[in-house]
Amino acid sequence: MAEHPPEQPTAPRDRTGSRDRTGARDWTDGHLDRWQPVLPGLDPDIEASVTRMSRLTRHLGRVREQGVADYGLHKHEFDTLHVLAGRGGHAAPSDLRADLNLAPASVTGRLETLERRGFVLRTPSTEDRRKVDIVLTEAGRAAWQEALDVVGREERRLLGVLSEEERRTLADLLRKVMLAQEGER
Amino acid sequence: MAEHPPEQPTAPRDRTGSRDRTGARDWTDGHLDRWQPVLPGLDPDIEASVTRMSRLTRHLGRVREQGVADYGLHKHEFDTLHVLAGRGGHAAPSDLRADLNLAPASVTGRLETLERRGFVLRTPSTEDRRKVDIVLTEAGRAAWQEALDVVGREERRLLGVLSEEERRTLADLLRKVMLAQEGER
DNA sequence: GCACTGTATTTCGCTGCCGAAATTTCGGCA
DNA sequence: TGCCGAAATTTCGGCAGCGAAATACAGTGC
Repeated sequence: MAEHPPEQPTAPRDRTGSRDRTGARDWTDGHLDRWQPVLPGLDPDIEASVTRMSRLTRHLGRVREQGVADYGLHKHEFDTLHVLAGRGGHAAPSDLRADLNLAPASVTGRLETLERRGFVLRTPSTEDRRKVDIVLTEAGRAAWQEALDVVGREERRLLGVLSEEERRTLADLLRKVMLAQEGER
Repeated sequence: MAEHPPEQPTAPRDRTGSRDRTGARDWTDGHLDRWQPVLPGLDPDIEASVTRMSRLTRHLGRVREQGVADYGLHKHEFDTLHVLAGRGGHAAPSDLRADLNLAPASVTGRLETLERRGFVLRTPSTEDRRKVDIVLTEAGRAAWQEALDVVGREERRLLGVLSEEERRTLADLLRKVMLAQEGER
């Protein structure tokens, strides 16, 4: 991934030694060192960024799963309630499908268990009888709010090591990338 | 949080600072606008970064799944072969477990199918009989190499919108974050 | 030697997700 | 009104991942 042809730019950074100013190296640096011989011509910065994003995302997912469990929820349950709450407490399955980026069948499954736990209500829509109205119950909203704080804590802890300006820079760089992704299709 | 909500193009609400120099806004900017009223006190840059990383990671995952399929592989199969190749063609299951960030049981499952397809060999280790040697076969290496190029193309396309220096900045910022994650526990 | 603790890997049972097909309803159009 | 393609949702079959327990072996202290 991320092989990069010719490029002999201004920043001659010796590979086997990518590290930050304090000399610290993270898992990804070692990972790239191992790959260098196998796939030379790989852009280290692209590869490093992609790898780190992937690992960070997975880590945050795990933490969420774990932290939210204290409130008797699973990550996916929480996420579903979260989206539902974000839509004012009611939505159609197809809305959730889009927001959560899931297959239709998966939505049905999630609603199934949430309904059993009394966190949502499922009633056939009156206006369009193909549809179903999903409503967040009081119990559902309560569970969501309780778990809410735990969820953001790890994000703040990790991203908090950056200065305010660094965070802004990071967010901006990522926007630029996402615009390239969203602009395709 | 990060990774959800409303997908509909929303009414352009103006939040100063949530756009790049050209004024372009990505999906995440809209996402944050929608949540701002519901959850004030949320750091926009943290939330934005986390959300973008999550979405980008998932996007790349999809592309990989889809592109690699042309070569008769699944994403997870490719990833496994990839790690294996990166370690010179042989490793222990526990190595894969670490590199792939999987539960031990999942590694067994993956090796099972890879072995059935003739892409890896599993032989009991001679030096430490608790261990198993996983070896990449010729067929496995061939499949990996064929699919390899497809995989990196999208990464290069997306991250390529950043300048050389921006990419390096991005990688450095992310290292800083990862060091925070990998450190303490 | 022997018990004990720790590590590597597999097995088992369960859950969630997905793709595809089926079902019901909607909206347009003849 | 009657037909037809599209849309919303569910059902079905299958697969991958996980946690926990089981198995087998290694290394250490006695």
